[in-house]
Parts: sequence; C-alpha cells; structure tokens
Amino acid sequence: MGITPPRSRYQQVAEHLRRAITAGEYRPGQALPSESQLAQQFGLNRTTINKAIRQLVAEGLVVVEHGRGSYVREQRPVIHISADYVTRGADGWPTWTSELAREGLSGSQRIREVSVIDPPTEIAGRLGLEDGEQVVVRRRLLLIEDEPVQLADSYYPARIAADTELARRAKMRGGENGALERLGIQLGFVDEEVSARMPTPDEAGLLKIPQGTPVLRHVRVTYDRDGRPVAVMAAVMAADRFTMRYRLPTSTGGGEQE
Amino acid sequence: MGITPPRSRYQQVAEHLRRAITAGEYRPGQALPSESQLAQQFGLNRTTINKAIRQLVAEGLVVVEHGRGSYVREQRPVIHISADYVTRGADGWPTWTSELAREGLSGSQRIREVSVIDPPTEIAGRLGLEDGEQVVVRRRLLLIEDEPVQLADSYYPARIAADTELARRAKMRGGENGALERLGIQLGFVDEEVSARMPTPDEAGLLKIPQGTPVLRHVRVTYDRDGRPVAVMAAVMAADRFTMRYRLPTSTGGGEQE
DNA sequence: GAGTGGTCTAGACCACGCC
DNA sequence: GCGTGGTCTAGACCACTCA
Repeated sequence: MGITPPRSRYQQVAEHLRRAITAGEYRPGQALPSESQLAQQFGLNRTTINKAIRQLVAEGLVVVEHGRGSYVREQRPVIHISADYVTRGADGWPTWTSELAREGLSGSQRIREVSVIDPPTEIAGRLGLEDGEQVVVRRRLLLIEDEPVQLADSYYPARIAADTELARRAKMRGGENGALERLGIQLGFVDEEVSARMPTPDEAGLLKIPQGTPVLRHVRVTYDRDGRPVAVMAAVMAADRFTMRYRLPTSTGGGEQE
Repeated sequence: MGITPPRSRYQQVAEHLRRAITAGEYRPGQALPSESQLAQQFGLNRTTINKAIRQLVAEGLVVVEHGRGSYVREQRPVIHISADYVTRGADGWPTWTSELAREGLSGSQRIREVSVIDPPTEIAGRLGLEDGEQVVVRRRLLLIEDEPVQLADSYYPARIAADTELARRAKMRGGENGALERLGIQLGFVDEEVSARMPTPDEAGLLKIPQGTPVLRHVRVTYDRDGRPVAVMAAVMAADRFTMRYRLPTSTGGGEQE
C-alpha cells in the first residue's frame, strides 16, 4: 500500500484513481470499485475514500449514483452553437429548432414566463434604459430531444415591445429577429459575451447539470442600425454539452489596402 | 435551531450561509464565523460544518485559508477579451500587451517552450495534417501585472513554420499574425470556439485558480485566403477573470435585398 | 501558544437501487 | 434484504497563521 501522508491520503487515492481513469483502466460509464472495497484495498476508512471520490466528482471525472455506485463520467454529445443565428438565411432567421434540425436533432422550447418587469440592473445597463423604465421579459427553456439543456431569458424595452407579439406567450415566426423586424426595427449588429461559472443550485436542478460541471453564460445584445440596443438575451447552459463557435474575417488591412 | 433533516443538515447550513452571503450580511472579503463557532451555534459537529463550507467553496462563493478562516470570495476584476485581435489596426496587429495597454493594464508573456513535436490528435485534426506530420508548438504563459492568468499554446504545421521565427524562442513583432504574414501567408478568416470545464490540478496551480472556479477554453483556428488552416491557438484561463467578447454584423438580408 | 482549518478514524444509521 | 453511497458524530492529531 503506497499510501502514506506526504500529501493527504485522500488526495493520493484520488490521484491513483485519476491516473487509472485517464489511462483508460476504467472506461467511461464503467463502475469504480465500491467505497468499501477501496477502503479495504488501501487500508483506509470509508470516509477517506468518499472524500477522494468527491474530489474526482468536483473535477468532473466521476459521477456517483446513490445506491448504485460511482462511475467514470461519460462524455455527453457536444452541441456547437454557431453564431449563424445572426445571419439571415433564404428561408428567414434561424431558430433553435431549425439550427438543431441541421444537426439531425429535435429542438423545442417551453416558454416559462412572459411578463413586464423592472429589469435587473445588468439588463437595464445593457439596454441603456432610463431609471424606472420597464422591460418585457421572455423566459424560455430550450430542449433537445425533450431534455432541458438551456435557460434563455430575453429582455426588450417595454417602450418598444409592450403589446406586441414579443409580449405574448406564443412562439414567434423567425424568432426574436423576425419579431423585431416586423416591428419595423432595422437590425444592425450584435455584441456577444461568453463567460463561465458554477451553476446555482436552481440551474443545476433545472438543467440536470452533473456535479463538477460549470455553465456557460451567453449574453447577446442586439442593436439596430443606429446603434441603439433593442434586445438582450441571457442564456445559461451546461458547459459539458455546449461549445460556442464564431467565424470571423481576418482583416489584413496591411496586406492590401494600406 | 431550525436544523432538522428534511434535507441534510450540512445543506441547510450551506443554504443558511449562502442566503446570508447573497443578502450581503457577509460582504466580500469578510470572514465567516469559525467552524467551531458555527458548530456550536447550530449544535452540529464540526465535520458537518466543514462539509457545508466545502459546498460553498465548490459553488465559488467562499474561499478558505488554512489557519486563518473562511472568507466570502471577492470578485476579481474581469478582463474582456475582444475578438479585435483579428482586425489589423493602423499600427499593425494587436497583441496581448497592446490590447491590455488599452485598458491601462500591463500585459506580458513568458515563452515556456518552443519545439517541434508530434501534435495532439485534436490539433492535427484542426490543422488538417497528414499522418506523421509534425508541428511547431509555442507554449506561452500570459501575465497581467506580473500575475499568470492564461496558458496559450499555438501550433503551426512544421511544413510552413520550421526554421522560421515561429520556431524560435523570441517574441514576434505583430504577434502570430505578423509572423504569418511575413512568411507570405495571406490570412483569410478564423474559427473560434469557446467552452468551459473544470481546471486540471496542473492548470489550477499554474494559474492560481481559486477553488470552485472553472476555466474558459478558447481555441482559434486561423485560415489563409484559400481556406487552409495555418495555425491553431488553444488557451485556458480562469473563468472568473475573463469574458470573451464578439461583435457581429446582423445580416438583415430580408430587410433590403429580398 | 492560541485559534483556525485539514484530515482521519471507528462506528453508526439512513436512503436508494435492485433482485 | 443486500449492497451501495449519504450523512453524522465524537474525538483526535496535524498544519498553518498570527500575535
């Protein structure tokens, strides 16, 4: 038993298992030995083994299922979100459903809430609202193959969205961009921000996020041709299922124009 | 003591503290009561309290300092990485240093390794390499105010980069894009991917990532005018310090052309 | 040296999955 | 009912910080 405390015992156990997992001795989906077995094998208390397993869970390598065992975490298929949704196709604006259909997946959405509220300060700031101005909020849950995978909240200044289809609890043809255009708004550009953090307990529950998995936060501000913000979308998704993709032109000004 | 087990006691303690923190009863940087104090206050064992604290650490709300105490985590200033580095300015290509200077920060880099290697399969794939083709790799550590904040590894097909400045251990004027242009390569576009995961222990150490903080992974593939990949950059950074930013034009084809 | 968190043990009971 | 992980306790010793 090479288990002695230069580093703590549970860390050594974790390292041992981590090595075995990355070396492929335990394959994804496969069960690790039970905690009691490991305790016996290493001559340690089960509490110590449990702590080692917890460590691996936090690293996203292992999931534990109560009453069943601990398993090497399986990779879930990754969805690539391309920024194409800002590019209008021949048949209109891409939507969640249409984009996923291209990958052979069935996307759907559930509208959780549509209402007029006082905006969170972050949103008010991004929309450049005056004090006291309200917003229409549309809270949606996006699903793939009927599994909830993304929370997406959109905000529109009440000034332009109240009493329009944006404020009604129904899907909108061509999505947000379609609706905005029908209001006579000429779209200019979008600013996107991508960041990551750990999920709140709420998010973890709603999106069934495995332990040790962060979320990607995706915020998009849509501007009209005059550079006025007209919409903010703030989405949260499990980071083990999504990747954001952007294609950008490289302006080699120096190579040609200059 | 409203501590009874509908949910586990440690979770109730965690919830209690979480609520107090988000309500501002404990401010960022402020110490929580010691574990012994909390144990006494709730009539629980210290082990149980410790588990509650661990929970909050995993959520990124709290940091613990051995021998000192547990503290509400302070927000670190967020650096926004704009995708402007693909747009050449009047004075050449933006670099890490020049971009940060615009925000009034001093950026520097340390070149950790420059060598010719067999590429990881992911890189080989993205570069479209033949079997057995090698790459030049430049591993850099990027710093802000002399603090390591980002690991950035760049890969170039040895076919085009061997025996060039890309393969030498020195900084390159105008960064990667500058060097590629000097090789006569006409840049076309880049594909970027942003994802997130938990750090490996190595990364956590090198980047001094606080417990409970994920990393953002940023992969950029640079293509020439003919759509051939000429470079891959793969970076990892603490997600509590960085946000990726993109500005994209909204092509309202329907509004005008159709 | 006092106080704090880090770890560990031995033992216990509970909750869940499954046969 | 058996085996699994989930939680909890009482008590102990260690390692670190700071006065």
